[in-house]
Amino acid sequence: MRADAQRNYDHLVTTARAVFAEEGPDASLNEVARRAGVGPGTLYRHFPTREALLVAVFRERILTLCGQASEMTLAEWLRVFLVHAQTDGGLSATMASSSGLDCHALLRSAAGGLLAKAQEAGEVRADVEVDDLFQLITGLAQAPRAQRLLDLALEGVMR
Amino acid sequence: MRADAQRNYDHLVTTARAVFAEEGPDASLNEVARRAGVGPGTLYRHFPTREALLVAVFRERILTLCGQASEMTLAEWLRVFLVHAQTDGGLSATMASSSGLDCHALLRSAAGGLLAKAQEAGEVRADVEVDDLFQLITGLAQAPRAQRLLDLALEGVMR
DNA sequence: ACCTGAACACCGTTCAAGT
DNA sequence: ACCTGAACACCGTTCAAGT
Repeated sequence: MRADAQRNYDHLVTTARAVFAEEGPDASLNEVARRAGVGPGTLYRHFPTREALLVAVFRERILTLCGQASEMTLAEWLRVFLVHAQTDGGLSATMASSSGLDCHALLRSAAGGLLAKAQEAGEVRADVEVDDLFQLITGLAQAPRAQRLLDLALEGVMR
Repeated sequence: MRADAQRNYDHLVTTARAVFAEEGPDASLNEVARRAGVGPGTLYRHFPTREALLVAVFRERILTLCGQASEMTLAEWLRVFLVHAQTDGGLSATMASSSGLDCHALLRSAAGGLLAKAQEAGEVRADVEVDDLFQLITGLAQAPRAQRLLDLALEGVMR
């Protein structure tokens, strides 16, 4: 990677982080390029899809989240996960993106470990799968009062 | 309402129903107008927002859903609600729209009645509110395997 | 009273031309 | 090898001009 290319890449990620924070994950990519001072073509070569850019922006955050798994219970970790998924909608998109395969795998193994432990302890139903949890989190993240809804889902509406 | 205006209105709703079915609730409004054979301005006067058009398109469906409430349990009705919310994403948008206030009120009273009955019977936790259910449904509707997730939320992940 | 459709400011995306 | 930015086809939305 040439020096100027590397510089553009980094600057695009930084700028995109700011723009996504301001305007959400649907923010205009042209504006990201504009603010970064590059042409739209430059953005598109570095990041062929919007998801690729989202993954680059949120990768660090995801890695941190995975690192925290070992110090938490499943329920605690899911709540933190939800906070991230809520504050930047990009995290949900990242989960579905093929360019975020490594992030996805890391999250999977982090969640999988916590889930297995909880199930062995009899705290969580045996038929629950990792994908159930991911899809629950990313689905609820879009809704208002998402944390309340997560509590509801964890405890169960019926009783 | 003048005769031609009424005709345009009806034709727009019919066309929009087809277009939304094909391309989802984010379909181009210009294309709806194009297919209906009217100018975009005509569409915008009849339906000042996209939500207004969505409400008009799905009103009938919502009324049916409300009518079915009396013959179902809460859990059954929520599942049917979720099917609607899944197959046309417009139903979720309708819930949030101010131009769908009457639909919203109807859904509210239908769900409220079922919820109260279930709570009196001790089948549902006393602290659950109607809004919890609405937001849960509309949130989960976006996710893959939404029905599975609803079952999970009803029964509870933890156990 | 209602409709038309050109017009505006935007968007995502591509690609020839430059350095 | 990488960048530029004009260009294309679209979008939502508005509004003067028509009937």
